[in-house]
Amino acid sequence: MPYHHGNLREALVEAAFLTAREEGPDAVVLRAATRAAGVSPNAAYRHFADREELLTAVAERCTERLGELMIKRMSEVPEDPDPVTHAWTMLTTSGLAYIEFARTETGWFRTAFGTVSHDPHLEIPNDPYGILTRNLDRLVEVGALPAERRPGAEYAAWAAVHGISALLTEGPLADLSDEEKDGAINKVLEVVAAGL
Amino acid sequence: MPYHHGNLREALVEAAFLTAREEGPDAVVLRAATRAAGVSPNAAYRHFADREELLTAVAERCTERLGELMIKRMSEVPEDPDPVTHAWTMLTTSGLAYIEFARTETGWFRTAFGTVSHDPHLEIPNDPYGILTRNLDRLVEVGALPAERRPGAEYAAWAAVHGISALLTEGPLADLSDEEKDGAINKVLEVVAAGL
DNA sequence: TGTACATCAGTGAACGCGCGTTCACTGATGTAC
DNA sequence: TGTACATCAGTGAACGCGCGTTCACTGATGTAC
Repeated sequence: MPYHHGNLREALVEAAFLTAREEGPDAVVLRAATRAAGVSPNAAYRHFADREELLTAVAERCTERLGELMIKRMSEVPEDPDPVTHAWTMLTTSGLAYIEFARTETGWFRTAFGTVSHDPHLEIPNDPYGILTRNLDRLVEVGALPAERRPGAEYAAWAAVHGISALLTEGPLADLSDEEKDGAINKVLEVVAAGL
Repeated sequence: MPYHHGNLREALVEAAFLTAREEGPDAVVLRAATRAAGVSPNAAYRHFADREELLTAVAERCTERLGELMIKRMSEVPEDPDPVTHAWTMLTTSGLAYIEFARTETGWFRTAFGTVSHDPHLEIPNDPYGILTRNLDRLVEVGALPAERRPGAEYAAWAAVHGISALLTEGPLADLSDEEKDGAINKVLEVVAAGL
């Protein structure tokens, strides 16, 4: 082991990131991260002011992952001759990807949203909020959504998708069967699309 | 101080309940509760198997309070000659009350939903889920909502209202101005109502 | 009505734990002359 | 090219803390006879 780690900051974030995946944000612990990196506890303070700063870095990475999954699922959508249909499908797909992320990566999902201080839209690549607004803008461009209904649409779409994600994973809907969950998800997406 | 407290279980729940109000579920701590009740730490184990059981009791009380606020706000709705209008107003009002609770009692709100083990619909008086379903049933009764659109409607309504609550209080929308928040809330409710 | 005794609801002391953080330090690295 | 030295990135030991939980116990209560 060399005296200098080489990339300790990254190693600490990555270790904490893996912990968050399995056990959520509360399990992110400075000492555990340094242990995983094979380094003394106080070495972390060369790279982070305190635990909070480490957690923020982890949360950012979680948000990035969420955005990546949304992009991935959208890229799998087949072309559609009708631009209106296509735009709706893209919106729905991004919403489904969001929910999929919450269900399959609950620890990361909770970390991404349970952490207070993420600067509003620090330039994260693949920012989920940015993806959503672009999908909604696209609906307006193709004439699927009247421009006067556009303002605030991101709040309605985001709230619905986020809400069902939270209820299904952390909340009281967690013990629905998988079929019931799928039904609930479809209903949510359908109602929002109809209401926009 | 008598040797027997008289109502220790209640005193512990109440102390923890107050802590949850200010600092959220993670701040609920057995030792602190016993301290507040003026009793030794292990006395708690006469009434709860472990910390989790105390937290569950607190979460239940939080859910109750949420339901109470919903009932209260609905009771303030003036009579309306048109039963359809009235039914819609009741639904919207219950949703607004839910969001109001999340914004004004964030600690309790997070406790109510951050805790895993609440038995699904243990008979809580004023159960919020029950209130929602009754409001939706009422919409069908007065002919405002076609019966075939009723199934799953509670998921759509709940998800939207819960989602905006979470985003505004714990999430990335927390630093919107109050006007922007109110705008977002109205848009969410409007879209859901239109989409149901 | 009085009393023995089971039961209930507390006490007191201690356990092991792991955390965040600070202190004074030292080994490795890179740069100026 | 060689070397002095500032700076960077770690170490080691310790701090105070508060937690959940267990142990063996004791004081208060209520009930059967």
